[in-house]
Amino acid sequence: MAAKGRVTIREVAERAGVSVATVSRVLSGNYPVPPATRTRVMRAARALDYVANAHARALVGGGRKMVAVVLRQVTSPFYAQVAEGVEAEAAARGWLCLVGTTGGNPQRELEIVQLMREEGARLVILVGGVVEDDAYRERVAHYAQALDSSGARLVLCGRQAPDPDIPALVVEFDNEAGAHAITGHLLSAGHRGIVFLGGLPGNTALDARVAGYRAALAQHGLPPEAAQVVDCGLGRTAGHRAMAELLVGTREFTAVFAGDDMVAAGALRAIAEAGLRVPDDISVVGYNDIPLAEDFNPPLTTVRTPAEELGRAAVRIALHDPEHAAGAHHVLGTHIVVRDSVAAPPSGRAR
Amino acid sequence: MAAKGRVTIREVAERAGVSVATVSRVLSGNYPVPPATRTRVMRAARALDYVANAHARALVGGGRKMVAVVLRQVTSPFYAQVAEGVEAEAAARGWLCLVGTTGGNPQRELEIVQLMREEGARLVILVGGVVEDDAYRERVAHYAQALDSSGARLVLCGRQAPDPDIPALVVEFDNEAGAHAITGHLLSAGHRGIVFLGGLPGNTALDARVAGYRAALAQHGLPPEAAQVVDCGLGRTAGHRAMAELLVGTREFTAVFAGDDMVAAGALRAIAEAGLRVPDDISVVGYNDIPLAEDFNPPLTTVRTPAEELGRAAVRIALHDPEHAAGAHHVLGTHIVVRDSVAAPPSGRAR
DNA sequence: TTGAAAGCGCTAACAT
DNA sequence: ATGTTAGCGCTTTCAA
Repeated sequence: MAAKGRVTIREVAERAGVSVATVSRVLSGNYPVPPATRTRVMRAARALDYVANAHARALVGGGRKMVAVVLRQVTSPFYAQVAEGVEAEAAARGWLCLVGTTGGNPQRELEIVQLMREEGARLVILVGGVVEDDAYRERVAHYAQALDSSGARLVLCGRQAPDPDIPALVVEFDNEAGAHAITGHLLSAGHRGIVFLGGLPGNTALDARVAGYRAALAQHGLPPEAAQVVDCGLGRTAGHRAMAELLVGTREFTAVFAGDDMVAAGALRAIAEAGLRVPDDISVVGYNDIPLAEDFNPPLTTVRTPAEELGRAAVRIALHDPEHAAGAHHVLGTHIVVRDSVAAPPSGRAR
Repeated sequence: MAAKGRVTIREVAERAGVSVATVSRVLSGNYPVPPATRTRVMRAARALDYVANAHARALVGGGRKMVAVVLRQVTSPFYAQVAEGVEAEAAARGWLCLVGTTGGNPQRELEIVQLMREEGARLVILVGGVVEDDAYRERVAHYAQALDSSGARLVLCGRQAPDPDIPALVVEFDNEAGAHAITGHLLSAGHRGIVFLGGLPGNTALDARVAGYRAALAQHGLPPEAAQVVDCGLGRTAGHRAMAELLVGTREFTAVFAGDDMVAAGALRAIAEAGLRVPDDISVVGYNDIPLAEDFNPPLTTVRTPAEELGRAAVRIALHDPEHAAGAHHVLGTHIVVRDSVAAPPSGRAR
């Protein structure tokens, strides 16, 4: 058996009675080797339980197939799905997947991108919306340029490139269209007082949803003042608290459009706690269609954003046509999933 | 600016007018270097936007700090939390985190472990219960031995070591105790007809829960036939379907103990669809206490298994005391979280 | 204080 | 058909 430490190609060569070159050749399989020696080598490798040293391989071969996903957290159902899509697509091509979480900390994001560069990731996928300020723009420009100059590629998933000239691939959903559609759904059901719960000024994804919401309101002939945006941010807890607060006063609304399904979950609970029913008393819609949205009580009407597909698309596009991928902008479609959380406003309250 | 490809230490050395050795020294910072040269080198590195090549570094330095998590999927809230715990604890120590998903496929698991070995992961964490057959036992024994012989470490999270002599660290919850406790909670509320929804014979985690459930029943003086185990496996969908089927016949139960919270989610929906109310008509409890369990309608009474802590503990213990970690077995405590999904059985139905 | 040089494990010419 | 050898980028003796 091997001494301490990993078995190297040399030990395999010795045991098989051949040179390291021969071992390398049969292992990589891209070179004609007589079956006889081939078997000898394989047998030796197996006996020693040899595993190649990926570092040495990468060093000489110019890096290995590895993609890095960096996201705020993996416990958000939406992000988790994106990560799963990335991992699945990568794995299907024999690529490895490194993950890093930032907790929303820009400094940490920078460190992680740096780390991924050191590791030689050929694809760095940044997932999730962010507040887009000058610091952000500068950071992303730097990532893109640095990655690009070393032959790697930056992919922005669900966030925009600060500048179209930046060598980054952008893959995202049309948040504005999705928000517009679902607001329209609420409007069609007769609602006029619709509050948007979960704004986060500066966050590109949320801002776009708010824009879609306002546009839909306007298109239905409502005045700008009809828009009621509560900037409570995302998350179950935020949704719960904000909804609870909304419920104490005189209600100026009959429906709520939650910024995402987690906010909707919190809002639903606050409504139930207030002794009100959905959709009889208040209609609620969400965004993203996380798997559990179907099991909410009542099942949630929401906008389906195929998150796993977003992740898959990110790596597929980036890997398929690397040249074209730089600077490209892909928008994935979304659609409404109608379930049971929307009804006509309670009679007497429709305005 | 750099030519095509990554900037190397040599280019930095040239620009700074020193040797590569000097650059290496200031970069690693573990060697006295005069401030003057130090600054020169730093400036050059910065100007070139140099990032070290982790492969070269690992090659000479004998591997790098990397932990690998392999799990069935990341979109399960429970697994996602474990993964987050692992990543967080690893990151806090400056370690990298590689993830791989198996989709429950043993063959794939084997490939991934192999890959992680090639990458030189110093910790391979296998997460989640599995059906424990002979093939599994053999596989794990091989992983452990192989990893151990190359100085790496195997951690089993939420699954048992097939043999106590195997050099693997086991970190898991006491499933039997948790199940016993929550079954007791149902029993105390007056329920006698309790069905366990989500058995998966051969799966160690589920089997333990079923055992705890049976033990609690027995302890309350109920005959063995009182146990009603539905082996529908895990998942929202399975829970929904199985519950729906259960609801068509004459009900022999007043409460359901779902194998995990996702099963509970599906069951809750099936109950609502049948026009029944929880907990008035049927009480429901889950397992794991995923974040969304609090937002279920009604909020779910369940067993809290601190998943993120499980992940953190796995790396903490493995890294803290490597010697002792081999063959160690850590059991993390769980406790019941009482919310609103349990009530006394409807009068006239309590037996 | 700094440089030269020897590898780390592997692959890919280049020889034989 | 197979062996020899020159690096890949870096760290680390060993010299100077």
